[in-house]
Amino acid sequence: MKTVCIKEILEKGTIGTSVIVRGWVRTKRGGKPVWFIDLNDGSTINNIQIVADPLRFDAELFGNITTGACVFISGELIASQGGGQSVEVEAQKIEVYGLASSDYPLQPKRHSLEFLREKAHLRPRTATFSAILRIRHSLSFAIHKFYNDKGFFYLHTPIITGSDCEGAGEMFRVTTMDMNNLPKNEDGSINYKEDFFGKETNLTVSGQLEGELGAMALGKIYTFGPTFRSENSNTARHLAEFWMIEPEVAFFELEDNMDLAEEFLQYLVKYALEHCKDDLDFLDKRNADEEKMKKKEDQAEMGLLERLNFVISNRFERLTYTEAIEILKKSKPFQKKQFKFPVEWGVDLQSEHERYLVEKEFKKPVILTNYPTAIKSFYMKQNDDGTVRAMDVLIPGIGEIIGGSQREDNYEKLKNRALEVGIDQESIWWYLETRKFGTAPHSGFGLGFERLVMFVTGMSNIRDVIPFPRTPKNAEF
RNA sequence: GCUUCUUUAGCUCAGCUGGUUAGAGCAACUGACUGUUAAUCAGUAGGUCCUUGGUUCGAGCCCAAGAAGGAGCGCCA
Repeated sequence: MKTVCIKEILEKGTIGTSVIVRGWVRTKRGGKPVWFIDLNDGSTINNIQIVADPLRFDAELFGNITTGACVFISGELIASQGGGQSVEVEAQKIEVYGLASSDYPLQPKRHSLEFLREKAHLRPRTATFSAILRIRHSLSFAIHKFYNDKGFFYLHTPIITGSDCEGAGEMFRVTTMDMNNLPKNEDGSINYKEDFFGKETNLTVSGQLEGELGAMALGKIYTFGPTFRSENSNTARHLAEFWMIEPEVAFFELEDNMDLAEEFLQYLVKYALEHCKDDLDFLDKRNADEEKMKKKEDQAEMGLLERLNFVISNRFERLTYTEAIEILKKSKPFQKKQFKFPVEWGVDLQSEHERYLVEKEFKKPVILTNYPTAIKSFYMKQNDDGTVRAMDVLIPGIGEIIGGSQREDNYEKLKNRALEVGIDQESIWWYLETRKFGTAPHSGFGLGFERLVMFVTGMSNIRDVIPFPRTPKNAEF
């Protein structure tokens, strides 16, 4: 008798055969004539119902098995007499791996997400979080599959980086120095030559610069790894430690980059719809229940599944920054002075503006391109009109999910731009050299993995789509 | 970092204008009942009212400081 997971038994178990199941008790109920246990082993959102004849077991056993306990059960797979399921396991043997004491925090009822965040060690045992984690896995796998099938190479860019000029924000220092006794230079500054790497080092905020080096050799690469930003960002869509996918492609112009981003997102959503049906059905219902609790005007127009299907069957709207500004200036909220922040060419778009474009004007994902040079990173390819070949992909409910650009491939232009924004040339000599030795047009982007998971699962707080979130003042677990 | 809200039983939340012994549902426990589906019914037990300080005859409630959490904003993916 082979141990198989509950998913397999529910999907293709044969009635009348012997089975072994092991898992954690979700609920139990029953009495003298019959006992019921709902068991889950994480392989699927669905529980398997265990039926036990009390005459065959010690009564104390059933009393001890409470929500959260882990048990081994062997028995026969039978057709269910009850209504909620087609098959169930008639127990012949029940063994307890571990009981759950009465202070087990997860009850067979709905808990708040805030509460579960404080129980991050146990929340994967809930239906919602196990569903999210399975979807998260599927999306990770789909990312590798998408790029592998397209002939991209997975490049491992460094986690520890010596360049502090990646321009993407505050960094976490990496050091082995004794913080209570820092080696000093004569002028009183810290002597990093004494540190492990002999220089200042930090955790990466982006693998892009190294990714470009890979693309200039392998042609098509992508990275998929952890990324660290020490900004004091307290929002539902920022983490200090998150995962990012960064494709980088030689000979890609901005238009190719947009095509790739759109195809990529649609592929991932399609993959989840095909491979995570049970979990998405559950989250769709959950989402609908949440929406019902909201005020009428705050309710989303589409349900989760509806939204996902919409995104895979409609082209993304593409427009330039300049066109976006024009649309915003003609918009009702602008006319009625409802925007908090100014709208004029040259200023960065605020979330309220992006949200208007995505959720009100177009009601679908939007790709914005060609932003003013001044508000974008030094490495983006310069146009002749004071803009750079940048692109941001905005999606409903989340905002910016992808940021990317065609890269500046002209050595002089890149060097001058870096100089203008005050980047230390010496620390990126290797990056600049790619433009000296066989430079080529190339493009790439970064996709925030957790923001993708948010979009696919319909969760509204990024802390609920990563197993152990790292945010300001929170590194428990 | 800024704005704002919240913190009362294991969980979700009531608690009136400051007034005697702080409540409910669920969970736990005891029992009854039942092929049940977050089972049902009856009962029992369960409290540092976030912390510290203050005002008051009297503070869960008012004031101050702090802590933790949520929402919104900024920075971004």
